[in-house]
Amino acid sequence: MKRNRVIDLLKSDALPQSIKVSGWVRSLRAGKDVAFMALSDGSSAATLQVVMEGSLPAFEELCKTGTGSAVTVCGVLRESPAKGQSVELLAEKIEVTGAADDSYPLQKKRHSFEFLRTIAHLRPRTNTFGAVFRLRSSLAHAVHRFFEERGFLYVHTPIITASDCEGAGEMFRVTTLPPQLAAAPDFSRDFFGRATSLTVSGQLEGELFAQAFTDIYTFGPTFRAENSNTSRHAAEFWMIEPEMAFADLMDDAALAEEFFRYLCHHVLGKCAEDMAFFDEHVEKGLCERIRKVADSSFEVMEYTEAIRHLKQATVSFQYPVSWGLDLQSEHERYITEKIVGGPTFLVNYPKEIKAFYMRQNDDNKTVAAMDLLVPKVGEIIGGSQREERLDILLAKMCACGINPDSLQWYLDTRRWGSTPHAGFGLGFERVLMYLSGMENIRDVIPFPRTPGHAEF
RNA sequence: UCCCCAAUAGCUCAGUCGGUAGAGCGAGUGACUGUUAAUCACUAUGUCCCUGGUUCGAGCCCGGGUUGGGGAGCCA
Repeated sequence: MKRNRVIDLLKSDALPQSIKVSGWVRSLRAGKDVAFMALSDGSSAATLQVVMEGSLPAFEELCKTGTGSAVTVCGVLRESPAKGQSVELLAEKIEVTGAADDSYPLQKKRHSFEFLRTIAHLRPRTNTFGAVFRLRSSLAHAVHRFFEERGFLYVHTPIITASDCEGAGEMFRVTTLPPQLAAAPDFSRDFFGRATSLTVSGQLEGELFAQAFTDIYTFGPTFRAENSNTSRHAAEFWMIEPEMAFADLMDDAALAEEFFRYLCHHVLGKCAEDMAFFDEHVEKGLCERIRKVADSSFEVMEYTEAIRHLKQATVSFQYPVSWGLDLQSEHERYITEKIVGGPTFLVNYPKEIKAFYMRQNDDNKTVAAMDLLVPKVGEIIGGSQREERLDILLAKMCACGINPDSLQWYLDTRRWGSTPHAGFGLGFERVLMYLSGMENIRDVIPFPRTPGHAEF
């Protein structure tokens, strides 16, 4: 007999019917002549109630089936006579395919996220992490659908890179040289004949493809060797980076806004059950918050205007506010949470505090950069219009101490058929945090990599 | 990397004045029940993070370390 999924059984309307289902025991309530088993196969946040009557073969033995055991149940799916569920499965035969004894770490009670991180191999079997990883999967599909619907080309940019000037952070070295050579390595003898690292961004390669396919995006793993110990940083995370030719900063912001709101609509519509769970157990009012973002247009604020707001603020900041200084987390939070009260694009930053590839504005003081700030998470998108003028780009690289020879392939796109173009990077996990209410990035990644942690 | 806080039963925590450790939940056993993280009764469980010191005596005080959490920086 074909195995059924719990989520389909719970929606079934052809009752009664004989079926087979497999999953893991979440809880078991045993009495003398009847017992109830809550069964999950991960397809849904809801469990299927399996009814065991005293006449079931090996009834007393089966009543001792521990939480976490894997079982296959054959029986009759029927309407439930009791409250709490509309359908239930009257068991005729139960096979315990993998028993779990009382040392199973997940108990029939609430556990802290900190504890569950120490058993990351088992936590997907909990309600919260079931919801998190169903949401993650569905959201990843939504990302691809959004771009596919708009004609964007999906490009797989390299994970191993020889660019030492991507500028986004410290990099992990990739080498096959013996460890004892690591102190003073001769990279000409290394696997690639040069020093290589794991990518910190697919942007530069993405730009190359945008100069051929016009609208492209990447969606893949990204690595930063920063010793960051915060709830918002991981050494390995997934990033989405669209790039558009013949586009300026406002086109970029428009795409970012449409994209972000699309994802909000997606989870409210397609992940309603899990979102309801988050709303009830993780963050009260979550769905209402997401709904507001999905239906509202985002504020756009000049950096210069933000500085003016911050200088007029009645609260006192720990870090100084002055035109030309970068904004600190406390400043960004104040803008998005107090001044605007919603997602906010900050645009046109002083050129000194931004990357070399960002397009210089006509005022000669600012560059066409944008950050999307959202309440709770802070910076969730960083993007810019790119400098497409070869002479200006060369001058800026030299000013930043970057050797143009190492990026000839990048400069070639400005040499022949250059276009105004723009793009942004969005941290996939940060969107997940924003949409689920989960407050630690380690709790939205299956097996997170952070300083000192690469187990599992 | 910096600042702050914490570490005691499987989990979450309490532990008074420095005098050899407790609760709830979970687990086990039994009873009972169309039950909903069932209910009731009983039972068991400790490297008090490690290390050095002070003391007659340290879970508690002091030094060093480890791990975890929160915040900052870096950024997505």
